[in-house]
Amino acid sequence: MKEAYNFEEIEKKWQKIWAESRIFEAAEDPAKPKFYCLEMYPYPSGRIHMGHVRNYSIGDVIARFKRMRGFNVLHPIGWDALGLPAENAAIKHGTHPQKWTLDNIDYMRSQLKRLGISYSWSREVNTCLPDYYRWNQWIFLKMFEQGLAYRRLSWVNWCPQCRTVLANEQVVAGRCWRCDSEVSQKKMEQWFLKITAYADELLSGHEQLSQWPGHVLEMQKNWIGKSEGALVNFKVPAIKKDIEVFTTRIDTIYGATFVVLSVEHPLTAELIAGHPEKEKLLDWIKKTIAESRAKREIKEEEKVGYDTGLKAINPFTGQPVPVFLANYVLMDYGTGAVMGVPAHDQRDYEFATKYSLPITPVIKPASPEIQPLPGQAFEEYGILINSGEFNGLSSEEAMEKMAGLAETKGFGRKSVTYRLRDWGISRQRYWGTPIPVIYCEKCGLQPVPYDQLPVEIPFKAEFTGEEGSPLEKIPEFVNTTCPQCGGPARRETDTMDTFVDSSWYFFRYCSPGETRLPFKPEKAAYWLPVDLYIGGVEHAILHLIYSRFFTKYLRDLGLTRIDEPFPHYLAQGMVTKDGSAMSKSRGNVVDPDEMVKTYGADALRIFILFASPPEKEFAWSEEGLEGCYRFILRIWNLAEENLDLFQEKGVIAAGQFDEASFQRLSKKLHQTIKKVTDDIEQRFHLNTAISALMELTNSLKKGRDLLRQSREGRELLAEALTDLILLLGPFAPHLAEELWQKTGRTTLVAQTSWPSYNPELAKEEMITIVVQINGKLRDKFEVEAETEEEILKEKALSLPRIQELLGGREPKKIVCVKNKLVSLVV
RNA sequence: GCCGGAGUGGCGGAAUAGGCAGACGCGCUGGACUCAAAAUCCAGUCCGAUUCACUUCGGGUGUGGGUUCGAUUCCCUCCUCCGGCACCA
Repeated sequence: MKEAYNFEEIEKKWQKIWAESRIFEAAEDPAKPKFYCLEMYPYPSGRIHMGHVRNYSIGDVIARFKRMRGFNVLHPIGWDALGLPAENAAIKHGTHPQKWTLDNIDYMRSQLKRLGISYSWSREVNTCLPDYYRWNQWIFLKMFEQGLAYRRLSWVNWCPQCRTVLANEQVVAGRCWRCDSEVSQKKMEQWFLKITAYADELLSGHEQLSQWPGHVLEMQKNWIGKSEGALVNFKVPAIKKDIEVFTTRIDTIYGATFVVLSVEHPLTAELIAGHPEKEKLLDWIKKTIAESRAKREIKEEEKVGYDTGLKAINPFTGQPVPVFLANYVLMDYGTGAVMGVPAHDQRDYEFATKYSLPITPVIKPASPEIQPLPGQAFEEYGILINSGEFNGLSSEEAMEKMAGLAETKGFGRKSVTYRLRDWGISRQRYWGTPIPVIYCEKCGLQPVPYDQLPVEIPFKAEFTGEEGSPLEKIPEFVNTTCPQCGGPARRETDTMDTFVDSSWYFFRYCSPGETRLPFKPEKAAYWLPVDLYIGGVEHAILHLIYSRFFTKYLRDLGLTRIDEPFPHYLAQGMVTKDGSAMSKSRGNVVDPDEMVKTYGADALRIFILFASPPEKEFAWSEEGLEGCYRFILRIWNLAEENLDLFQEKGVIAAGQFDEASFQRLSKKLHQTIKKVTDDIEQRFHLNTAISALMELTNSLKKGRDLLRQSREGRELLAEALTDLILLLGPFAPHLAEELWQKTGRTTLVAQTSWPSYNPELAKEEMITIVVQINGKLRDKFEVEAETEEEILKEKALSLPRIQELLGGREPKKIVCVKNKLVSLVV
């Protein structure tokens, strides 16, 4: 009697066996090649979504495959468990963030287990536990000692909805990356991590990241925004101060007819001190600063500026030029002041036209074919004119010489500027890592001594949603003693950005219980770097650049020797439905739980891998999932109907078959093993690997009746089924284990070697050669593989159809390609 | 505006090194089974002609061009979509 496919029973059964046998736990073993397979850990928001299912299914195929290939695989998971949603839930529903988070983790853990992902569960990391975040504090203190963590008053991005500060990376088109509110500017004391100290290395490190998608590298490169140029000082005699400008075009400096400062520039107050309309100006400055980033970033916004009435001296020409304040100069970049060269910079051109400032061309096109467009700045490189002793030089030569002159004369120098800003990590919220700093009235700012770590998040707190961090309102937390003098002192109430947690969690997995250091260096040395990192591209700049920064810092601390944590990054595509990303607001969310319940984890896994390659977008369709369920059912029935073969005594055939149809099937089997292996190993094209498995299944089904008629055929069928089950192991692990057991095996598929193929058998022996006349397909013939070109040519020309078409004409040219085609030109 | 990426049947996608376009799956159509339906199984399914029929011919990978015996694949033009950056001096 054939047994029905009861996925629920089967899947639970094997999940239990895997857990009890602990076969996915990993230990360092220098004798075996290691493979660290990592997927981005989830934020425990409540439930797993399809994006997670996709991410973790991809990772699991790789992890299971590598294990079967003989690798010592580390495949861990954890929880990015600190963060705003927990606190918002507390405000809304009165649940404590800790309870909310831990409950969510419990539920989501059970969901991942229900999917049959082969994690090393003993290494689970949870960032909201003091065990973990104390090391955030430890790393922070190390950085603080070296001046890489510092506090400064600065303009920051403020999200009114989240009521906290955001890092530049977390502001997307002027809006909060999390809640989409418009971000405003606020001047606050903030803690920063000096990621800019690594700007150059973060950029040059890209050379080691050849296995990253190009567009992600491009995005990081743009974000770091390295630009080489020069700093030049313009003296302002009236206030006896210098204005330092940054320019990438020092060759145009003879055309600098004004200087513009950002409204946030530290010199503004002094510059307008004596201005007749000072009050009006101050008003405008205030208004401009307060304007949201979003508004200021709209390109169409008109350039507005005010003349301070003061003059600055162009150090090259010696001529005085007016000093302006304007809304189009960013304090964030360079020095917050620029020289205005209207003839050769479009923005300056617009500004100069509006305020009737002189426009002096100092660059002429290098060749007559290039002509400057009327009414626009000429921004190309060219030949210098109107530039005194530099006339006639090319822009490139001039930049070199002029920077040199500025340096010798002491009013400038070559310089490199980055767009990358230091990482503002202060968050005015409760559910985050407390920044381990104490303020003493007598001794000032004091780091918390290492032996007092962790500074724990106090459990008792009020979640009112009112302005200010809940931590500020907890006297037991705020009031403390100074580690220096023992006197009364106050704790820092800002907590860290949660991206700090995720910047080094992949180190923690190597020794999750470590109590002396963030991680055991020897263990990390064995496992790291991560051999394959898989996750959504939405973290292309944020998480992936912070992690690279932390890795380099930890290296400099001597805790690791690697430069890059993720030499190979697979950016997984989005899961969409009806043309857009699944989201609650669109109401197009499909719940994985329901799908697992209806079709089983194996079918869901197969489908989410089958419908498109990992890096591309994935369009959800329940019909597609049903198709994969049918595929599983076909395999199940095929195996069930042939279980008797495994009772027969005898050697499993080694691939020598007389019957032609058997040979074809045997060949198909070996080709399938080859294709599935290559697709997983070399391309990560899991979709085509699955389609190859479908083809093999179809072939076996078609050939089954014939095969069963002879001893030889039965052996072949048994061999094919055996390999098919093993090949299914990474994709549909529960099904594979169950069938493996049904065929009489007492081992686990997960611990069995990946099937090998015979390359000779995988090769086609007979090849179809295509015959073309003038590039058009006219006929085909079968020939043994590797047949020489000469013979192909003769054979092609002798074909009756070809002779007929040629009609006696002699081909002008004949192109023969072995194993491919014969192409005739007449 | 700048920088990337992508455009292939009704749909998701395949074609790995320039060589038979459309594998595999979905959907659809017809058939078998059934009193009937579902499920399952079998056959067909790029478009247009052509043939009683096995066929045969033409067109076809966003557009227009180029290189080549031969282009989904390489080069150029334009269009569309997606992503990133967006006064970066």
